[in-house]
Amino acid sequence: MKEVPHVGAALRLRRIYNRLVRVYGPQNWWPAKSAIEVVIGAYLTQNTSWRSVEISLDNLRNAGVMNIQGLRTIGTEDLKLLIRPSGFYSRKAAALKAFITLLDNEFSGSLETMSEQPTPLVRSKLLSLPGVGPETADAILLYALEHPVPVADEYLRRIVERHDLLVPPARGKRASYDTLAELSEQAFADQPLRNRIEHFNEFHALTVAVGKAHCGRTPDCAHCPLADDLHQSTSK
DNA sequence: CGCCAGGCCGTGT
DNA sequence: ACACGGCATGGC
Repeated sequence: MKEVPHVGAALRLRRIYNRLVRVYGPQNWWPAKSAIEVVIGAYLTQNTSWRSVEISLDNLRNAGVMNIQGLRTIGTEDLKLLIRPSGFYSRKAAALKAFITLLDNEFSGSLETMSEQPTPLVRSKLLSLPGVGPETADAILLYALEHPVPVADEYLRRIVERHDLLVPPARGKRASYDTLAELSEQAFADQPLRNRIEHFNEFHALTVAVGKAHCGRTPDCAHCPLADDLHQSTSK
């Protein structure tokens, strides 16, 4: 346990979560019908609005490649065309093909087999892939493989920084991903592992929901349902 | 027209 | 260890 946030930070973050639950209610993430669809969505939504991702997901469904075998056999150039609407298509197409290669080589081409392996092993394998950073790896672990890991994102970073949940030496700098993850872990450390999956699921969905709810980037936002401090903490 | 989006990576200090 | 620019399209 290193880089410990100052005392009480985890509890304060937990209270923010409780408030978000009350205000926004269940988010029912991840919006996907299968584990591989979650994986694909996790890649496509990198720095991309979910609206744009859905267009690509429709393309993949219509082309019959919204499954492991489909991704295995489709050519990279064809894949690029299908996912073009969600941007960065060249990198994302190559990245998705690399994921299937890893799945085939290390996990018998099965997401279920992958999910049965220890979290640290799967996480390190995912992070070794091109186009997979900590957030994408954790999103896959949590939402596709149902491992109890938190997912940190830019919205959580803003909340944590602006509510001063970091130790003094870290203030002024950007919170690292690992620090955010550690803080999230501590916020739910009182919960049994089984429940943590659901809480981490909801937590990340809610931080995104707050970001989306920031009413079109206008400074005033009179109709925002949240108190001003939390509201402002998520706006860019 | 400009900014933003459910990041990641290579490069430069 | 950070900060910064590129990646690319679609919505608003």
